[in-house]
Amino acid sequence: VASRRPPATDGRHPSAIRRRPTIQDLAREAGVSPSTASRAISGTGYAAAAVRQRVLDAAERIGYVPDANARSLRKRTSRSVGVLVSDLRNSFYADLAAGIEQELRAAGLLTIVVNDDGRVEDEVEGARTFIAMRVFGAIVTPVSAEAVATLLSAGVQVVQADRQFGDRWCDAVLVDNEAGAEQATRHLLGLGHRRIALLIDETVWTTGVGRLRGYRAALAAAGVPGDDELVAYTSFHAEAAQETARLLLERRPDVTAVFAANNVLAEGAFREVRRRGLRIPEDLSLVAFDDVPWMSMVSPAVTTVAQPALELGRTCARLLVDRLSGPVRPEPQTVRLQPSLLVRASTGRPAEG
Amino acid sequence: VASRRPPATDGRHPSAIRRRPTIQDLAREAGVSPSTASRAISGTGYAAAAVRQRVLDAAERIGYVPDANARSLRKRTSRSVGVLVSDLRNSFYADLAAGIEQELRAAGLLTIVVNDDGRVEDEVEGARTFIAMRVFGAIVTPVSAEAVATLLSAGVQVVQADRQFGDRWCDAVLVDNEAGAEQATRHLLGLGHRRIALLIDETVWTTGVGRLRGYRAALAAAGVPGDDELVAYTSFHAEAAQETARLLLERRPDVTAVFAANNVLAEGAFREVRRRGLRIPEDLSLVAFDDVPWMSMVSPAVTTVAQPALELGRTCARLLVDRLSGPVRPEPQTVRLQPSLLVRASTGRPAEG
DNA sequence: CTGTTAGCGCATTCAA
DNA sequence: TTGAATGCGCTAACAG
Repeated sequence: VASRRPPATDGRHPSAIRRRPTIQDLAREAGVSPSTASRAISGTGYAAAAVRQRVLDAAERIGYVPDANARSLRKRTSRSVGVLVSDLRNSFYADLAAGIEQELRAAGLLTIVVNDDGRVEDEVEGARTFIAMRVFGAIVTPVSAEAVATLLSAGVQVVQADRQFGDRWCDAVLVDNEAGAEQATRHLLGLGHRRIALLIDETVWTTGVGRLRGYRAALAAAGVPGDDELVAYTSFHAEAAQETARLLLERRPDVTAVFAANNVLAEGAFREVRRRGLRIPEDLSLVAFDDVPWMSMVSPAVTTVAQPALELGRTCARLLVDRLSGPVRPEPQTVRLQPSLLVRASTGRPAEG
Repeated sequence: VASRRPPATDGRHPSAIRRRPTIQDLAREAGVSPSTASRAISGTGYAAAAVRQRVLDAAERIGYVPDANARSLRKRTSRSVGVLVSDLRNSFYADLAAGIEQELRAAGLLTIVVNDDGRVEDEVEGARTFIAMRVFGAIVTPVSAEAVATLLSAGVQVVQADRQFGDRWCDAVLVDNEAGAEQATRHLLGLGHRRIALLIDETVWTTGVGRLRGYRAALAAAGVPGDDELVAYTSFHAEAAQETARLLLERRPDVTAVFAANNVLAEGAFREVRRRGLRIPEDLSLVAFDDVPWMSMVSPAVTTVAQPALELGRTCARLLVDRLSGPVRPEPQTVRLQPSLLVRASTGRPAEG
């Protein structure tokens, strides 16, 4: 396709190729002192317009690029932000990361991403690495309290995303899980459903706690007695969720609606419903939490509680930047974003009454 | 949920909280010289077992974490790798990034991710940033030749992922697009299709070139005359693709199969087919390139050319690590991964003959 | 407005 | 096997 000059590269270690120009080289080339060159390049401090231009030209000429490591060392803070997420391949986290990166880049910051796959050790290891990097701050979808605590005790500003450990440890941007789940459940109740199952994977994080609570609150408000057998616990895998859904539907064929507490569980539930040949929503209504692409591609499209994942990420980044560059704002703040119920075709009136 | 000790934080800038312990502090605490402390911590050079243990204990005690910036400055190379991708929200790139991060982390390297949204300026800007960071290397899904050339001329080792600019500039890990497209088209031909449309967004990158070529090669091999009107050019957006598909199907109602050259275009095509109320595959067969979650959730599930995105990322990282840590290997190498056709339910025999 | 000096935290000579 | 000295590349005081 393209075939321009094949740039110099000989397979040896980069640093062996040619010593990169330093600010000394730049100063010599421009005929000024290193500090003047520094001021001209960084834009801080005085520098005569003519001199500045001369330095900029010289930089262009010799290909000078300031060493970010040296700069960080000297200024005792870097332009990097550590981002610790649970699963980049899950579109919720991918969107979150994209939102963070977008906002950070706009603020001139770099995103260092670590995927912990939900493992506590990897999360803590990531936190340590961020500390070593002297990051500007960190944004974490916490798996445990440990990583966050480690970062905080090392003096790193942290923003917790989506989930929260501790109460007022640091800034946090969450989704109002309770309101979302309550809304979804209420929607089903409004359609006439009474035996609504909840498929959920955890109830220890703020996410699971909130969603379970919202589900229960809606039932209680409607005067529908809670039935513990309808709360099916599973693990964070589509296969496991499918199996759990299978057992649930076998055990309780009277269930008329299933509320899956996240996109992965919804996938399992959807597959199981398909496998059994049940019609949606005639035989069974399905509601999910978290809108991902497949939900609007299938037919009937899946009714779901959409989370503003991209905006969540953006907000985290903005909070971090504000806190670190703005005036002192000691109080950690918790921002709660509202999810919205997208009513699509997977929910309808139950067959009998 | 959790409620452990609220770590020390008062909203001021991290560095203001407490000076982080340096290797000097560590040395003092352990009762050795800084150089001995350094050797004990980094594990390079001599250090008596007892002394080393004493230093390690002291480090633990005072919470010493070596400064990665200082280390990079001194060693003139960092432990960070720059990763430049086009769209983190697209699951192909998300998987690619996840694969890269996974393998890099296993090698003790950090992933710095920049999302360029397919914009050349942002890509070049990202490349510059990587150079400033003195990255260990860079992995790029190139949008233009410029960013890659910039990196290479700064002496940064580059691995091009998915697409390639230049011929032997640097290592590259690609998917055999031609073989994949050829296979998909052959599959349709084998079912009896003769008027097969190709929905494609670009034919300037190696991806588009390969897919178009594979499509044509299969037709030629089957003795089916090429029909330029059946190649519908669109842009990289589901909406645009849907509109293009609409025009195509209106103009050429005789088309019996559509081959969408990537997952975004497939989404547009699928939506249009649904909108028109066409039955798949009875009225129209659909094949995609690149397997993403929705394709196996819809019914009929979409036949597609699956790309090993995660493995692609892993391979890029491995290549980079090998080149930078292994012995001299001057020849840039191009690895070509094989995609595989997943025959699902969206392809069948055409209605008439 | 510019140059000189010093030191960020670390790894690496070289001597002991 | 350890310690003292040096400098990676940069910016912030300070003096001119």
